[in-house]
Amino acid sequence: MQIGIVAKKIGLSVDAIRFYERNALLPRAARTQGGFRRYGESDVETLAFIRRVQGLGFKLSEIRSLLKLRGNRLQPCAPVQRRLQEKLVDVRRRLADLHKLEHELRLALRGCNKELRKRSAHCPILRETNACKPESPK
Amino acid sequence: MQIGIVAKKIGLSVDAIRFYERNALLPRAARTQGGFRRYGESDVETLAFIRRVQGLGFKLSEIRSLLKLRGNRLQPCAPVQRRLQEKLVDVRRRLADLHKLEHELRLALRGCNKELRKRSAHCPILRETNACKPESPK
DNA sequence: CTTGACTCTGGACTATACTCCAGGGTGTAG
DNA sequence: CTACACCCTGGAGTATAGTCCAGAGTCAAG
Repeated sequence: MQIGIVAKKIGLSVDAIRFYERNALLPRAARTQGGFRRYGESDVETLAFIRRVQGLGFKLSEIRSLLKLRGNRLQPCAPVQRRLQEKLVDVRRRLADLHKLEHELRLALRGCNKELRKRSAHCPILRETNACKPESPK
Repeated sequence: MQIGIVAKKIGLSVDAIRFYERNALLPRAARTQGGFRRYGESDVETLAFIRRVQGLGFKLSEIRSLLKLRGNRLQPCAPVQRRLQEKLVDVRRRLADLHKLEHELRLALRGCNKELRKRSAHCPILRETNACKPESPK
């Protein structure tokens, strides 16, 4: 298979695949006489794996390390599990942050609504006074 | 006030303040004979405003546009409200994405736990079969 | 006048995950 | 043999929000 076929098959761009090779996510592909990359099923599987764990929120540097585990004959589950757990913790932290942000935004909007009902021109967000401010610096 | 004092006052780096000036978030500061920036209270307020809305999830390009509204004599609330609402929509979308991700991660972990209970060496994530895959490409 | 802390400018660098490009070569159908 | 689609490499560019640097100048105290 040449690169364009593989790209279509797994829904990546040709450039992305070459990028993965340059960045050691894929081994250097075999070449034809003329220098064209040739791929087999195992490459397609590796690319599918990359997409899968990328969908789980892993970045390429992390995926590189997962790929090493995958290369082992006895693909041990424990280190993968550890990474998944860390990722989950990370995702939950981000969720908490976003929830807090959502709360702040709702508070800010409430401030605006009040002003609008008063037909006031003073937007509480724009005002110099510390409207809608979550933390107060001394 | 010179830049270091202001920086300390609002908890930004000197470099960040200069960066804001270069990028039109702050007006070009007045200078001493020797070229040192001089700041007044209104600059401090502007910087506090920047921090405030940055805390609400706005990026600098958006903050630039908010600062223009703030420059108006009649600081109209409606456009600010619109921006807050858009931001809220955006945050909620990101929350939904993260929730989905959290779910996927929990599923993947469950798969690992099963394997571990079986004392199996085959990690379902590492396996070529499409374990834990959310969408199936044709 | 010297010292030390502070500041100036312009530009390079960081991380992330690619995309886009020019200028050239390859593969294959007809 | 000629098209034409496809591929190659190396390098630059994208967005974000700054940080860090060298080399030089300034300010205030003593």
